[in-house]
Amino acid sequence: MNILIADDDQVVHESLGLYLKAEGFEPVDVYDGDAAVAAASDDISLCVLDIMMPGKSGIEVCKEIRKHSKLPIIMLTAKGEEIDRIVGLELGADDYIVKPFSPREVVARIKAVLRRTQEQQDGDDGALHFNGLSIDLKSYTVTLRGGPVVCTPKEIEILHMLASNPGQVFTREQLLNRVWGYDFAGETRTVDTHIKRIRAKLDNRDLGWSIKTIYGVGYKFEVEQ
Amino acid sequence: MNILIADDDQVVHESLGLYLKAEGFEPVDVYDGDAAVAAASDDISLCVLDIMMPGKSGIEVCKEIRKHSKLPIIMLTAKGEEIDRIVGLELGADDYIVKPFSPREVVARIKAVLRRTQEQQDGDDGALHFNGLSIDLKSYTVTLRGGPVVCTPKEIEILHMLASNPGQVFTREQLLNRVWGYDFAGETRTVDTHIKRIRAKLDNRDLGWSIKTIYGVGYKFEVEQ
DNA sequence: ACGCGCTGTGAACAATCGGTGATAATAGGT
DNA sequence: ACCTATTATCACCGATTGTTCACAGCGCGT
Repeated sequence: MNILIADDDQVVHESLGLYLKAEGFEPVDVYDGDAAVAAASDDISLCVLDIMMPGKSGIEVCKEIRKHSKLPIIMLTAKGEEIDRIVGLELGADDYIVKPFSPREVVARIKAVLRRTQEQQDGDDGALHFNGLSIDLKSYTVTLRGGPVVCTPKEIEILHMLASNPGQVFTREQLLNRVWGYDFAGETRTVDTHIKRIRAKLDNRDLGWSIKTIYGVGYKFEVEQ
Repeated sequence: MNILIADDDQVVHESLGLYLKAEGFEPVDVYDGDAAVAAASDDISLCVLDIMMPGKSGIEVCKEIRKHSKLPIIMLTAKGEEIDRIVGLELGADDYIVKPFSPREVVARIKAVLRRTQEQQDGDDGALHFNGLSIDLKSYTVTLRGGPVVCTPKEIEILHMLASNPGQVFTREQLLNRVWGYDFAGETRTVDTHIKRIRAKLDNRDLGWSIKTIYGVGYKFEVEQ
């Protein structure tokens, strides 16, 4: 996951870079506004923009990016700068951090913003959204890469159960209990078959998620990073 | 969601109150330190504490609350109270805002702090974290230096058992009982093999932890200092 | 009543894991 | 320095677990 750091201060890059790498992010360093705009089109998940920069200011960069993208943006502001405009609709930044900051705080806020923007993508309805996949239990519909996928009720329920807790492993018994009901007296093999059918329908190369088998335990819906 | 505002200045209450209500929060107004301590036990999600207050100071209130709670706290400091700000953060306040502030900024920070603390709670799920290593029994995943490590269930369970009690030595019998179950009738040699496999997968030079063998006793997960 | 699609089951097959024994290496005690 | 008890390592095989398939029962709508 690439994080763009735009600041003319080398010290900022060094301190943030270390923390970001430690947390599994990959910092991309640029030192002026123009480079920031250019780099923002690449495979960047979030921008950290200093306001005071050579070339374009962080505010201009932010506006520029917002013209064509919803890329999450965190602004770095010196104490006393106008903060209202930044977080407000005018600019559309997602958060701001006042200098001087602790790298730790910055990483925490980056995570928070990533999480929040992820949630916003999820929308308000009970539907779940992932890269190229959405699952709506309300209308019992599943779409993959924009197109509908015909799934049977049980398939959707299982998929929704798994996908509503990404990463969490469910045993077959748990799935039977929570999808079928506590009084179901069938074989655990049943779950396998449904998982197989779901997998066959959701052929998802290149998309960042999948249904993983945990040997001896159960299944989980896994999302990369 | 109730936000406690502790300040002796009526103007602060009025300006913050409006913004908070507009954002869906419910302000709870108190005007001195003693009232703040009393109110903090109620159904409050976050505290905004002025430092200069009649009765107890904000710093004392913060101390008081931190004795028994992790309630998120934002301190209000007058310009130039640099020392107070540091003390406040040392006491466990989550953020500080320098007067004069814009209500908008306060609301933004309240949201930021709530998100941050929320996430900290979320990160507090049964997962174990060490330097460069995390073990999550919920998702059956182990990550080393940010990258995933493929481990079998038994390996993860043993590692989790050891790492959840750092420093404590487990005999092979204890591990067999607690990981395999009380009815397991195998050789203790089995444990050795698994430990070997775990060690091979967690090559951890420079990180401050390791699985140590206690000759004639068993194994322990040791963390330096 | 009929056909159709959904669901569950059993069996065959494949993959993976875990335990065991033998052997080498190491630590501890004499 | 030697011997012994303990631990480390390795490779293998068996057994458990997961995958896949075909089929039959069931419910539903026509």
